[in-house]
Amino acid sequence: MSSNPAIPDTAVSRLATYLRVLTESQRDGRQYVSSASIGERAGVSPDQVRKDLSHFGEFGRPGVGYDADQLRRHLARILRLDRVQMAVLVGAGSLGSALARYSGFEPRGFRIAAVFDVDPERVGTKLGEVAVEHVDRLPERVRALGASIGIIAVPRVACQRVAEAMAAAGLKAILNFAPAKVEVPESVNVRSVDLARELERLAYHLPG
Amino acid sequence: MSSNPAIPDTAVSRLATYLRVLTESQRDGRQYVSSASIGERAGVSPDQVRKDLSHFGEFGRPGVGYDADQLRRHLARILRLDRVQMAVLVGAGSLGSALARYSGFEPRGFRIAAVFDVDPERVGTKLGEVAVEHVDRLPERVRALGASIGIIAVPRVACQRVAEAMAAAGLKAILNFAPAKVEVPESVNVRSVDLARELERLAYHLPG
DNA sequence: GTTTGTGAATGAGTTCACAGCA
DNA sequence: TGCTGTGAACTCATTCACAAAC
Repeated sequence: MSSNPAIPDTAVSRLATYLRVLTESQRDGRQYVSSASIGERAGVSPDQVRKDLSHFGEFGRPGVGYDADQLRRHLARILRLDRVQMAVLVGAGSLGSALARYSGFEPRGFRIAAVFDVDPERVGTKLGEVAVEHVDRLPERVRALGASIGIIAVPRVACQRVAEAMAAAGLKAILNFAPAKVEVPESVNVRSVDLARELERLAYHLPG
Repeated sequence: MSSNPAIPDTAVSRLATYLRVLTESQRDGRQYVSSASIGERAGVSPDQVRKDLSHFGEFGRPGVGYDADQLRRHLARILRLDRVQMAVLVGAGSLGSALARYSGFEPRGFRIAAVFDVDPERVGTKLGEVAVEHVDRLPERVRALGASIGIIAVPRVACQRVAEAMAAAGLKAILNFAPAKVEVPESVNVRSVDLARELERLAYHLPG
């Protein structure tokens, strides 16, 4: 995991929210925004907004606020969202297919440019724009597309193998939807999303 | 949000992991397990395991460890996972359809027992076992099924409306996949999963 | 007067370390 | 000796509060 200084991960996550909020503010015709107005729309305190931004520099002017357009561009560059990031997905089952067709990634700057599976039944079928390819082609396709993000949507037992293939193919970030830890070289950053886990957290708070 | 004393949410989340780990240990024929062995499989420190469990009682015996079967049952009851939890899903688009068909919920104790949409094109179609119904039927179906969990898989603009309908129908927990905050009465517990957000966090750490 | 940037105080969660029971 | 349960120490993020800039 190639981390910069000591920026809380939670702070990075909020920056993405600010980025979206700034776009809204600009649509509303605002040229300057304050930490209070950003915070209100983002659902965090003004202090938190200023503290988060202060990790990366001094972007505001006391008594005035932040230039919305300038700050938006700063944040986009910080978050590497100033260009479309190419992602590849392995696993064309129900979840994988849905992720490949999910319309929520593109407006946020991510494109799932290739989908892979081992099942010959699935290879060759189309998911929206992209055709499912055999996973053997992963390395060459990653190179050709200049992709840096891999998404794992295979069953639990296969996820470690896929993660290793992704790391070997040169991907630097992995989003894993299988409910298991995966081990990869330090230089690769992994996040796991366990959908059932979220339900488990909710269940704990249920009454009765 | 009906929270008990002061149990960290992160601790609750880990308990679910311990529950899975205990099942594995039992399959391996182990009758007693130590905090060290649980921790190793779960990827957390033995101290953390003991601290987490200590929030809910004293389950172990010094010098011996924990009775795997007994602890598993304790955890299942604590997490309300000692019975199948019924969930309903609103939004039969690409993501919603996938969640309805996703095979990862059932083994963890959750069943998506009904799916709803407003689109007449979708109402009546089948997703795996369940037929898509019109969202107007939500209240009566929630009552009939005894469901307590709602899953939101509709576009951003519709999520607040759906959340309110879920709260009105008596659901006590909501898992929201739309990338927006939803406001509901205090008695309803909400968690949001923003899939693009996870990619944004990864993008920040990308080299270059 | 308004709003930023930041050191200091607070708070929450994790790790440490050890007393006590098997 | 082995392992649990837990107060104490520590770490890290958030909140506070204020001096400096506009």
